[in-house]
Amino acid sequence: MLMSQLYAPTLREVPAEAELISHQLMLRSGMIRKSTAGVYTYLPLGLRVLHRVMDIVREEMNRADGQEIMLPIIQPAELWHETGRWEDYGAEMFKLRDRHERLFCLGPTHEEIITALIRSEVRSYRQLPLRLYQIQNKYRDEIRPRFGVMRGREFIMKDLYSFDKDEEQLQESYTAMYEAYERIFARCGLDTRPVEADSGTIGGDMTHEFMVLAESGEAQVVYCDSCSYAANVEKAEVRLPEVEGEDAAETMQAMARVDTPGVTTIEQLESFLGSKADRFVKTMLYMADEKPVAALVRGDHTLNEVKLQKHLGCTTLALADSTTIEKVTGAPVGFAGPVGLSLPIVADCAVPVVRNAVVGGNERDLHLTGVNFERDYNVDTVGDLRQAEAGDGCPRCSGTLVEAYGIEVGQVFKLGTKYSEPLNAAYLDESGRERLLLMGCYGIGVSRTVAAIIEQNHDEDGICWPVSVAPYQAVVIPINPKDETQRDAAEAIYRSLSAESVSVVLDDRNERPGVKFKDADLIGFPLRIVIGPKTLANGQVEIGIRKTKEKYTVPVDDAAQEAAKAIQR
RNA sequence: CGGGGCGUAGCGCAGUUUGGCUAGCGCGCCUGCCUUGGGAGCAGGAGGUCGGAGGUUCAAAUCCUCUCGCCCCGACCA
Repeated sequence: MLMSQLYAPTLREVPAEAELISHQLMLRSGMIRKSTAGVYTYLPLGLRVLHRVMDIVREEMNRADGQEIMLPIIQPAELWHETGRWEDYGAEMFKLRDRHERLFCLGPTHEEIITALIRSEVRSYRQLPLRLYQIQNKYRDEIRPRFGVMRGREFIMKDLYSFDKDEEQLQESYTAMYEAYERIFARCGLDTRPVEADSGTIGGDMTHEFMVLAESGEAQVVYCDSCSYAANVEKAEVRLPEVEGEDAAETMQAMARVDTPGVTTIEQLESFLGSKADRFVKTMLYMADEKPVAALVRGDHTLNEVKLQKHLGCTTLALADSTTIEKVTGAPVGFAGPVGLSLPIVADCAVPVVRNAVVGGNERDLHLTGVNFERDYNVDTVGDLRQAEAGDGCPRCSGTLVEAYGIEVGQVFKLGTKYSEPLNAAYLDESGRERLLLMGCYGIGVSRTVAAIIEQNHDEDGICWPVSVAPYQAVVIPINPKDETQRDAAEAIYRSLSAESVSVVLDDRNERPGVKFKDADLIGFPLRIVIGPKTLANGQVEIGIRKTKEKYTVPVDDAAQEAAKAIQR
């Protein structure tokens, strides 16, 4: 490819709309352009990278016995009514009507449509296991699309669905996918970490998310500093603390009322009373399936709503509004406490052991001190309700949890019968008995993966593509294309590289060297071959490695061969 | 959906408060000269429904009303 012909409109300045480095670089290097919020056009460079990632995904899916298909984007509403997700997905779905007023949606995911396909085609255990996948556009009307292709409303996803006859076979599928994912992300040059996760609206009992650890990640994860435990904070368990000796030994004080005018937050309370938040008990009022419930966590802890919802076994959970709070506690927001509260109370494990706690007094401007579990208040149930955080004990070993942010690039789910049951997808087993198919689904955000690769592979000058996904592996730059010797040498090297199946761009533009170097760095060609007067005088050309900034010279005649060798490494 | 901000040339912005001549600047783009190891220089040039609609006024980028879009924070989410 000639640079003069390549449609890669690079930008010198950072577009105002882009905040994330990957978004800025994708726009600046001419990979993408925005069409409308959360919807992007891929220009040649962007599309080439997408294809490289897709190629890797395909290879690994095929290797794991996946068979590629293509499911429709437009899906009939009826199917979604059958699983109840027409409502559950709600405003998140792009919905449309045809001329006969029939309702459709643009597929946000494809469990329904594939299960509907399979239920009429798969009849026997002999046809199992079956693993089908596609690489397809998905549509989700995100509340707030942002970060370029990282969170778009139209995005590309690889989704594989597994159909198995029993739990053992499902586990094999799950493991095969898990391992395929590790290979895919490694081949993409990504440092990922699988973490245990909550299954959210997709449902199912076991799931891992594959996280690219990055400052810009939207998901918070914790991982152990000494074993392999890692989990999304929504899911992360907390090792129960041993009853702290000094706390338990402390003598119980008498409960006392303290006037705390206008003190409604933990921070204010800390400075007002001059004591630490770990001596406080926070009382949060929730509406669980429309009924009020109080949840207690220690002052310095954060309540985890996912855990609370599971603990309560409710289907809806939301913080109570201020009117409700005043009605059930008798005090404005900020003064709720467990003492004398007559509604269901659940407490995090760390709460009962707090001696002489400070709690809200259920009266305006009042808190109570010296409050003790059982003597002064009681709870209905105790459980793990709080968010894990850095410094907590690992639930699997004696290590300590560390916090990090991650970009979720993939997720594997065991779905079980969540979709085969409502959609009635069954097969006949060895004994002729009808049984429900066990399903799994396994997604990779392909477009998001491209952005994640940039997040992990860039420097102040631009992108540093791993060779495996680079839009072109090398660029050949003659310093002065008007110099015949340089031009001829450059063209010869360019042709030899092409002949050796190295994807290469020849920067034949009549630009000054600085411009070409800047563009090459920005676009991120892994390898750069510079033909200039300095080295050519000695019959040499320069090979430069984008990522390491390493440079060395080789004889002109060996250039293509040496470059190809460098790309192999 | 709540809060905040922004729409002026391909990109980045000034001008709007206090209405006034032909709407500016930098980068990019085109032509020529010149230059060629890190976004050079000189000269000339093209490019604008000032997001849209309506209104006020002798006069609107500027004031008023409505509307569309985009960005950020929050709630939500793979």
